[in-house]
Amino acid sequence: MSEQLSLRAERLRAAGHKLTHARLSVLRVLEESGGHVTSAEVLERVSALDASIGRASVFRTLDLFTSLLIVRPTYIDSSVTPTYVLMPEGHHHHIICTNCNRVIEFEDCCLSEMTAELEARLGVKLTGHLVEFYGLCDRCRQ
Amino acid sequence: MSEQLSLRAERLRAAGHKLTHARLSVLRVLEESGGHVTSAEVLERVSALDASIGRASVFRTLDLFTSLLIVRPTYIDSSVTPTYVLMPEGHHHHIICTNCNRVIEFEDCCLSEMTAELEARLGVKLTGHLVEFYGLCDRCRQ
DNA sequence: AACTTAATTGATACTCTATCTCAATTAGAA
DNA sequence: TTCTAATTGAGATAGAGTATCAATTAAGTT
Ligand SMILES: [Zn+2]
Ligand SMILES: [Zn+2]
Ligand SMILES: [Zn+2]
Ligand SMILES: [Zn+2]
Repeated sequence: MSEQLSLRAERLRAAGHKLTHARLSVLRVLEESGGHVTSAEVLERVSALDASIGRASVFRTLDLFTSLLIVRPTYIDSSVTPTYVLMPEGHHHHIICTNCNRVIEFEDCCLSEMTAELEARLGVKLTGHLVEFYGLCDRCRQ
Repeated sequence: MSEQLSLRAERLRAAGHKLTHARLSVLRVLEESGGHVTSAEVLERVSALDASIGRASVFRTLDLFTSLLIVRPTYIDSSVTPTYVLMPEGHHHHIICTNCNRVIEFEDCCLSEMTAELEARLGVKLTGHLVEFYGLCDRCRQ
């Protein structure tokens, strides 16, 4: 396979998982869709890429990616289906407008001190985080 | 009704919603179950309290509480159903172990500065937040 | 390049959560 | 008490995600 492998694919392999066609397709879809996608959207786009990939594999892959923190499911717009958020370097931060469900991402991270403090105090090993703020976006604020 | 009303019930009323029997029952179940409950658990416990309350009302109430930030759905242990987390004063912080799905809560909040900064920079009005750390708990770290 | 094997896959039937509909009820104001 | 819009419960329906299992495949070994 001469295909260029993304960093995340390497992480998959490093964690002892096979780089299968189904998994690489899901990864590609996630990386090409900008960061916030529902499972229905992933299903649809994977199917468009290769209709022979089964739904079960897509869900299995999303579960696997979740456990590896490549992706994190979150509930935007309180629907049934989670929205999968890419976690670029293990962390992600956004604001969800409680009125229109718009998602505003931001990069600033002020949690490295707190990460170290929690690891020391609780004996845990932290590898990522998600910060969600809720409120009204500039438009909905009137 | 001579029943003592919780602070959250007052918030419900203040937001212009009726304090119905179904809503107060869901609220009671949430407050009595310590903070992390799935919709199935809420359904079951509400039903135990009063079997005449319909499933649809429970889901409608969970949606309403979500939009009011009384509760926030999150994705613990990759099951189908979200886990509803109580947001005591608009914010909540926890660590999810990616190995055993244990949830460790903590109170420390270092986000008030960032809240003010985001409001100023982006023109938003923030009313709450959820901080989720991922990693290995002390037991799973070996 | 062929061999080996455990991991992974896809089809499909199935489970079960959540939504929809609508007539009946109810909270809360007057 | 009367009034009315908000809310409810039942039951039917939709649709997301899972279980099963024989067939396939990634990737290490020879
Ligand atoms: Zn908005
Ligand atoms: Zn961060
Ligand atoms: Zn653990
Ligand atoms: Zn906080």
